[in-house]
Amino acid sequence: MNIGETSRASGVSVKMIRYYESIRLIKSPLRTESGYRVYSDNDVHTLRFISQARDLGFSVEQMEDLLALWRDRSRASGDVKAIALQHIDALQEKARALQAMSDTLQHLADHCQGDDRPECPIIEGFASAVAPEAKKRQPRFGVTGIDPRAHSH
Amino acid sequence: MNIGETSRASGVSVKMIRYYESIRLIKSPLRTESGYRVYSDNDVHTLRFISQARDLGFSVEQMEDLLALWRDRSRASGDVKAIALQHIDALQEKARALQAMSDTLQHLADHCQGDDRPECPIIEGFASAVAPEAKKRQPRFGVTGIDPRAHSH
DNA sequence: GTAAGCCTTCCAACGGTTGGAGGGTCAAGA
DNA sequence: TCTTGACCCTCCAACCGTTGGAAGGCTTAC
Repeated sequence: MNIGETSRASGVSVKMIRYYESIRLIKSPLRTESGYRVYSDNDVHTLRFISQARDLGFSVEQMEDLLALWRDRSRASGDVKAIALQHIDALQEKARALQAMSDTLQHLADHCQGDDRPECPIIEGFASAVAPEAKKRQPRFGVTGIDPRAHSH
Repeated sequence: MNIGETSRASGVSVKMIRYYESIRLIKSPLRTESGYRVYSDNDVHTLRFISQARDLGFSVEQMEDLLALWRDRSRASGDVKAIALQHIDALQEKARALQAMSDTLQHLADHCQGDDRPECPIIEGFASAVAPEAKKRQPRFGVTGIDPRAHSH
């Protein structure tokens, strides 16, 4: 199976398959005489797993753990569970952070008339909300693991 | 007020203030004879607004809209509310997806506990959960406007 | 006068993904 | 057999938001 077919079967773009290989997330496949990459059904399976995890905001670093969890089926179940629980905590924390953002916005929106008059609590809330000295400067989105790219150019 | 003082007053780093200027999110400030940037209280206010919106996961692109609305006294609060509500939906959807992933992993962890046999059908199910042809390839994190950087290096 | 701490610009890196250039390979149809 | 078009290859650059660092100028206090 060549890379294009593999891409269609897995839902991972050709570009990303090659990228994942370059960062050693997946292993280098065999090549034909002419240099074409050749993949197996198992590789497709792995890529589908990766795609799934990426869709939910896992970093590549985390995916290495997840892949190990997935592949190392004969490992001690205690170790496996520890890794799984760690990822669950991370997921819960991300979901919580997103929910907090949503709640804050919802609260502001609730107090906004939404008509054509200029008064708007959302805007006012943004402008005056936080005393900056109370803010701890920490990685702004480190918790959430989601990306701000708003458009594919 | 120089840039350092402005940074401390607004909670936006010196680097980011210059970056926001470079992408024209904020306008270029006046300079002293020696080239130092000079900011007003109003600029601090604007930066605080920006910082707040970024904390809530708005992209720079979205902030341009919000800033325009903020500055335009005649804007309809309905416009602002529409942007906020759209954002709330995106955040909710992302939180929901993360929660589903967490549930799946929890299920996996529960099942694997104390089981020394290599078979793990739940892992198999997780790996092949999504039929790739059912996936629409869309900007992966475009909706939420949040960033995957997990660590400040 | 000198050291500390500002400030300036410029250049690079991160992660994850995409686009494109410039070129080789394969299969089908004329 | 020869061409055509769809594939494949590698390499380089861009995107976003943010940070770090280098190399140098300015201001202030001792």
